[in-house]
Amino acid sequence: MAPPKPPRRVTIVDVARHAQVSTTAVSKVLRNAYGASPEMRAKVRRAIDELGYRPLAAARGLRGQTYTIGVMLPDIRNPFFPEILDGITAHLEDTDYQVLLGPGCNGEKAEARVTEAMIDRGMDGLVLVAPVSPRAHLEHVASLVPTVVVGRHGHSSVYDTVADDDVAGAALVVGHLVGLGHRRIAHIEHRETDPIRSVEMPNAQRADGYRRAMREHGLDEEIDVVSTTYSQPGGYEGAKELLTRARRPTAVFAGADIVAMGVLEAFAEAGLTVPGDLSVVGYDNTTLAALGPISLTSVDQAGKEIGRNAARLLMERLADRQKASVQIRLSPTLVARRSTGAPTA
Amino acid sequence: MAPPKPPRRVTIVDVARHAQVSTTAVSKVLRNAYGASPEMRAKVRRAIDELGYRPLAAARGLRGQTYTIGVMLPDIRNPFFPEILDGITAHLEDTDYQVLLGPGCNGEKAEARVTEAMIDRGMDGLVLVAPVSPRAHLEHVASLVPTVVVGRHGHSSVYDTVADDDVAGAALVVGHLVGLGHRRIAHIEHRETDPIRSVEMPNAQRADGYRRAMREHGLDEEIDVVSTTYSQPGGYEGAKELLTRARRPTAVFAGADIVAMGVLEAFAEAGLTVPGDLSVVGYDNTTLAALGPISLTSVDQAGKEIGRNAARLLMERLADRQKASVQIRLSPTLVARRSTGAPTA
DNA sequence: GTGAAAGCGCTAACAT
DNA sequence: ATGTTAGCGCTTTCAC
Repeated sequence: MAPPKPPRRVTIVDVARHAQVSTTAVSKVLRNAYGASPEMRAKVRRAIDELGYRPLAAARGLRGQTYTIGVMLPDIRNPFFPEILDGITAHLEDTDYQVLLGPGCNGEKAEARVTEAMIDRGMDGLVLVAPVSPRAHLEHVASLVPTVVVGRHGHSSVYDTVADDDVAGAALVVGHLVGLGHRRIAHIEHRETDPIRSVEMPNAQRADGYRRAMREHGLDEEIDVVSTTYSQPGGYEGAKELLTRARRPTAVFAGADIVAMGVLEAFAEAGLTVPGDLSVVGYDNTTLAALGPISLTSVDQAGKEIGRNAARLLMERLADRQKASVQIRLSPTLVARRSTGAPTA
Repeated sequence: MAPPKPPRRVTIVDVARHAQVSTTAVSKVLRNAYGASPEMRAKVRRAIDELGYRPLAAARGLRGQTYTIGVMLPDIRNPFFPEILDGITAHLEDTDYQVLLGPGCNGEKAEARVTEAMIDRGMDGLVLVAPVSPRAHLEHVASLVPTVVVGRHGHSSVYDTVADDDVAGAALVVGHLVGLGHRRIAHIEHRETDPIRSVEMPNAQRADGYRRAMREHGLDEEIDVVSTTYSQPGGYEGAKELLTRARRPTAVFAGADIVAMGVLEAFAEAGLTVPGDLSVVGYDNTTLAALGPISLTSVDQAGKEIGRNAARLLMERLADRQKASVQIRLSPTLVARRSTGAPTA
């Protein structure tokens, strides 16, 4: 039975009184700021421990920092994003900073709401993962609070970026399939209408990388792209369409693992075996791909590394807001599993 | 090129000046509080729009509320939790409240850190999903800020709870399998050592429900429980052990979908077909279960409904902190798919 | 190196 | 119905 009225919180004043020093002194110790002798620090630290004091972030934020980093994920369901998050929290673990996430948001409106909410709550910095908002909005956000944009290409002078080389990833896929003997390799992409996004978004880069790689392998004639969405139904629908082709592809490069799930379902329904009749490749190397019954060949983006870099860049910008913006591009790797093999036809 | 120095934020004082009223008046309009005439409201609203004013949550929190609800999820990777989150955000969508999540945390220490961080940031209320912390900690948290505990049984007078009836869920599974003709039904549970948790946690309730249901069907002799963990390797390991039994079970009830993934892998490795040789059932009806190549029979907890109820209870408690605590228990349903069938033996 | 005092943006209590 | 005033808990001048 806890008391119905919550006991008044311990404040910096309580600590100062208990340690027989000024609140200024306590504040300095809290922030490891200059101007407190070792004895002073020790005295204050002891008082803090004895009283169980924890500073109120909201109050700190009114004058200084809140020591809070906001992370916006587009879709909490995509098993790739937790990797990035792990990288971020790992880097921030030993700092005073705390990570808070926005609820999964899809669409510009939801993104705007979440970024605004984070700014209004005094977050010291933001990490935006694969945002779909127009650049103008991203730059506006970044002008108000230090921001790192993850998983979206395209440079800006106001925010840092960390992205994986999606063109290289697509090339890995095509190279792998060509190496197995495939020529008729189709791709299922996420439809992109916005002209800016069709350059900056990972899905667009993957489709572009696919086309380029096909050409480099002299397979210009075999290029076959179906536009749906990065979702299971999107994959299902795309696969259905590919099965109606006169010259059916022998391999399908799905733009994301979840797309590959729909592809596998469509193939199973049609009585086709994988990789016997067709090979299938995904992207992101999510936990889905690793599941025994699925065992999907996929491209690994090293999400943890992406997250670590994002957190590092954010800390650097927090330390110096005038520094030039940085773009980091990481290289993906291919993880071959049982969904790919030599073509039979 | 945004200005290097972020422009000073619009404050309530700016709005008051622009609307030619007092800051109090603006504050009242913001909070829909009593004591502002319709004309006043209109005037203030216009000024707010014209200046693009948004209140700073941190500053509001210093005196009143922050309009922020913190949600703690144990594991962002578990595809069941996003459902709950959706339910929460859906209920809060049309209110002034904003949801922020803690980073996925496992273990008491991580949970304590996240709950403390949320309290320190002035969150108005918390939703704790399947916390593993001792009750004392939960009650301590709840004594400081209105709290709803989700997915954990056991009542408390200081916090509300919303949980699914896991005993009933286990009974659904056993009933389904018995109906198909199975008798040798084994269960893979998540090992629980803590005495409190072995009563309050869903995994413990599922194991208990399994035992009770088996007895009710007169299958006392067939009760067979393997203790591992709710994870893919846990399922794999558990399945391996079950395959060594002299009298091999004809059906396996995995305590969670992710466990079933490991089970399916182990069976595939052993050259056994599902449901030809063995039937498999999961729990949570996650997106995994619905995947075509998996098609796992599972128990659906109606996570969205759980989330909605949690948000509702939190709002009610925010409105009246003295009200008696409420316990809500929802009923699960069984979703039959292709991983279960009649036994062959 | 230390502390007194002002003030961040907002709300609550109290006038009027 | 409206405005005046005093803080919330902390950081930041700026004295000493």
